[in-house]
Amino acid sequence: MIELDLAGISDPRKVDGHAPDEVIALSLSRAIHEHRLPPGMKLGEDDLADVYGVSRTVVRASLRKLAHEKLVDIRRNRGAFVACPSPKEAQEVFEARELLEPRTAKEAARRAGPADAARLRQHIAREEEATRDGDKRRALYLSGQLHVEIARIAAQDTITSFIESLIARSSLVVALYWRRESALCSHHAHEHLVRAIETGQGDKAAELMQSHLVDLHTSLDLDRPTTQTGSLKQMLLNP
Amino acid sequence: MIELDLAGISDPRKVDGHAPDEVIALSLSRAIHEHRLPPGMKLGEDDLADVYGVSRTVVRASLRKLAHEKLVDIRRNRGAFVACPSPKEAQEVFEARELLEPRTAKEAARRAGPADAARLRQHIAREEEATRDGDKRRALYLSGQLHVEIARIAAQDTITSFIESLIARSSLVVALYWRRESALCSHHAHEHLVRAIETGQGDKAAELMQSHLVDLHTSLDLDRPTTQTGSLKQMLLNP
DNA sequence: GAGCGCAAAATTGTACACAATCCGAAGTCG
DNA sequence: CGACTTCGGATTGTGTACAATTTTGCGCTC
Repeated sequence: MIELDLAGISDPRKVDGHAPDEVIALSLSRAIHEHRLPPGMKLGEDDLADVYGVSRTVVRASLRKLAHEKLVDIRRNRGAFVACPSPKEAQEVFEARELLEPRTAKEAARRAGPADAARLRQHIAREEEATRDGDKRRALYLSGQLHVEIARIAAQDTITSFIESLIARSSLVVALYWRRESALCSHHAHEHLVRAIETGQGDKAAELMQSHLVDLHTSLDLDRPTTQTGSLKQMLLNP
Repeated sequence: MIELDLAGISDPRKVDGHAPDEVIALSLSRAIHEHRLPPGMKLGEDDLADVYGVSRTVVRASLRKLAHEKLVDIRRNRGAFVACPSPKEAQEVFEARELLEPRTAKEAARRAGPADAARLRQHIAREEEATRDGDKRRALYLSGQLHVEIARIAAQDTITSFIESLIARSSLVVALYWRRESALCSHHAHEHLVRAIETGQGDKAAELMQSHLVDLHTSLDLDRPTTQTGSLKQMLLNP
């Protein structure tokens, strides 16, 4: 049986307005974000169906959704696995982020109102709280979500959804290629970034975002996966 | 029964290497590209299951895939419809393209080898042929695919898949908002663009791509949908 | 004749059963 | 002793039956 924190979801069939497969996909997506499900982990349909108390039909729909977001890799007749982005893919994900996010940050700075600033501040506060509590998983999740919030402020839904997808995948990249010795998640970077956005300094926000992403990017070691891939087999086959 | 050209697909269950739901999604996607399925068209599960000779299970998987690509809109308990991008969405799609494609064209120019140039040339030839034959649907499809081919040469899979998605959606935008009176699909633009790419003039390629996209963008009339939406109801509700 | 309400038909959502495929463990042969 | 084959269990792929929901059509009332 897979160990999953269901985040309080007792019956995925009865969540307001959302289809059960969406609820399950979100739950899995979050588990992947938070590194509770490591890259390579097998996601057996029967197991998930048991965990969430639905039939395989629904689970399959969720897995396909996640596969389309490239968080999950579905191999025909073999099943679904948490994706293991290749070094090339990891590289591309960050390149794409460096292309999209600075411009989005700039636009966010242009549009941000007091309510937006407040939400960003609250986000940062929660991030710090999680770090203070030593809840690395939550901190990791929130640190990604801040980027999503910034994109949302820019109110470009299409690009925002690209960014959401890239950030989700970044979390897999971090799981695989993050260099421990490098600097910790740069809270100060987020702090400065948010300040630029709430004071409407678009160009500065773009610059900060760019350098923040480059920081992240360069603190990856794309040659050596750090974490084992979760599958016992793969762990043993990669000496 | 829905009228569909299945493009020679007799049995979607037996196509090499590809899962049947992918084959069906591709077939539908192409039908949407070519404006054989207009925006708003209802895509009944039973109808499609009949057409393709598979069960609803498979059809549902295809529709969900297309929904994730925003080519299809699935409304809970109501069914799937060919998407009707809003003016805002249409605007965003082109803005995103203007952000991604010029840079991609530049990279394509940097990387393009003789084989790539040949493929682009062949593509243009087919496009011209379709135009000559008066096969507007095919010409439309090919004209989008040229952009995809260019993105592929840049060999950035992640961004390429974003562009593919945007181009598919563009075809819906064109179906809804294209102004007849404006210039025809600019073959010369494609011609010049390809020339810049095959001669390795990256900056020129980026510039040409940019202006080509702006051309397309400005020849839309986002205030008045031109084509009827396919659904009788919507046709009558939008006077 | 217009509007409301209920019931039947049609359509989607979910569960389950069976078929197809893959993986692994024996067993066999060179 | 190692490599190949075969068979059994497990897992995924697909079809179908049933439940839930929406839509449609009829009849009733006002």
